[in-house]
Amino acid sequence: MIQKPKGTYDVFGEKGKTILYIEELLKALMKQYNYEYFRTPLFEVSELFHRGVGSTTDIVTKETYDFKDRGNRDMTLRPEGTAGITRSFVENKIYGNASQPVKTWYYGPMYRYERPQSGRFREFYQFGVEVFGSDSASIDAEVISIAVNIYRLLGLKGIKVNINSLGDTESRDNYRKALKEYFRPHLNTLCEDCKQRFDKNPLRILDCKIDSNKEIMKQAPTTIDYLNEYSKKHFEDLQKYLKSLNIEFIVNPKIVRGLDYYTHTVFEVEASIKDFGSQNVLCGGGRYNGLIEQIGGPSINGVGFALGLERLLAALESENINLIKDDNLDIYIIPMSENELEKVFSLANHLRLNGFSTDIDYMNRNLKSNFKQADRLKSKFIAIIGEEEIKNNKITIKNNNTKEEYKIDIDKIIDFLDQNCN
RNA sequence: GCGAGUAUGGUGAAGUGGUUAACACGGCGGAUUGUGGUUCCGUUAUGCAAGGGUUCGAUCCCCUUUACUCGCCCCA
Repeated sequence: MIQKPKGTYDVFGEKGKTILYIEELLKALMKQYNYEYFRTPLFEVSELFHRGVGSTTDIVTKETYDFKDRGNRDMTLRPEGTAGITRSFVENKIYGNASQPVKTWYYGPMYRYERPQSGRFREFYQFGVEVFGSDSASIDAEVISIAVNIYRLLGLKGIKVNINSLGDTESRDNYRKALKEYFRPHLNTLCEDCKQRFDKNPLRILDCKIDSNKEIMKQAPTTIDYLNEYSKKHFEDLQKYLKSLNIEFIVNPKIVRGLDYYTHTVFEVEASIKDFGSQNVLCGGGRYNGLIEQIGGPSINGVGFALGLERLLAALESENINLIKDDNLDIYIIPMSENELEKVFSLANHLRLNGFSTDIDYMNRNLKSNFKQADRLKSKFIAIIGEEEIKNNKITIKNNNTKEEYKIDIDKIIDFLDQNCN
């Protein structure tokens, strides 16, 4: 039997309905925030994702799906959304001909060659927003509020917003140096992984699960200690704006995010679900002043976040939130025998084109089984067409709630359903 | 890349070194051949992941492989 590739999943049934619901909610919300839809290719030239991004470069190269196309060009399936949008922003010179800031959103599959585990797949879906061209902390707050409101609208409780500021490039560099100086004499007391991180990505030591309770971690300098005047003001503004939106947040100096293009604001939204482990982080993002330049564009700022669909679904499930409200069928039509199937078939087509969700028996079932089937489909109405109905051009139609049964002219069925369906 | 666990029909699963591998759900048919959701009956193409080994005999014990699940790493 051919199986799906490792780390992928099929969507159907209840899960499909839930996903469609979420997607529609996201779309509507983005309209309300006046964000513009962006779609970029699933694959890009490898250089876009493998460009020099400092100490984490080797990780970026390791976990992508890379391939050569038939023209021997190096291509990579996108592992995240920001790079593609930024590339498009630069390539289309959107900074030149649109009103600023440019507020965008995207949604689609991403690919990372990782070992799958709970809530982690090789093909996974992300929704995200990116805003270009404003340095105002109000935009940072807006972006965070979008994330929070998505979770609120879906009914998730116990959402925790962690924010931090890395400061501008100068602040960040100073901090990184100070952190290394701080840990250097204590390297031996840290776990093996942290010794690696010390060279590769020292900020990540703060995240370590093993060493987190050690005294040395509690005493470690924080990014906030190293903010310069401008950075400090920016961070204070952010907090002011978040308060004005009634968003509760925690200033958590351990939030540093993985990549080193982040500046100023970084944040993560966390679910507080027991036994959820590392899946508890539902989304994350921040400000990336400098990324656009890195990709070859002008000196323009950006801020954004991305959320993973799979973790969102897992969180909804663990909080027992059911988003599927009404997926009832309007009408199920039963032909008494194959002789009436043609009439039933064309009638169903007519009803569907008039906006009624309609289904019929394709299996030549007997009457009893057809009623069972109508029940399974939760049909509001059940209609029967047999010899007698054809002769009189009538249809027998039964309201499945009241159990009342009517015989009406086939030509009048639309009117009937209009009056009785809602 | 490292580590742990699991593998039985359409589904959820029980089980044993020895002739027909429980039980439940679902599906289909039937119990007054144009009215169901309850009940009852029947039925559901030899199905124990694959390969090898131990044994008189393996779904069960051992090895290998594969797949899945869960950790670690990483998480853009």
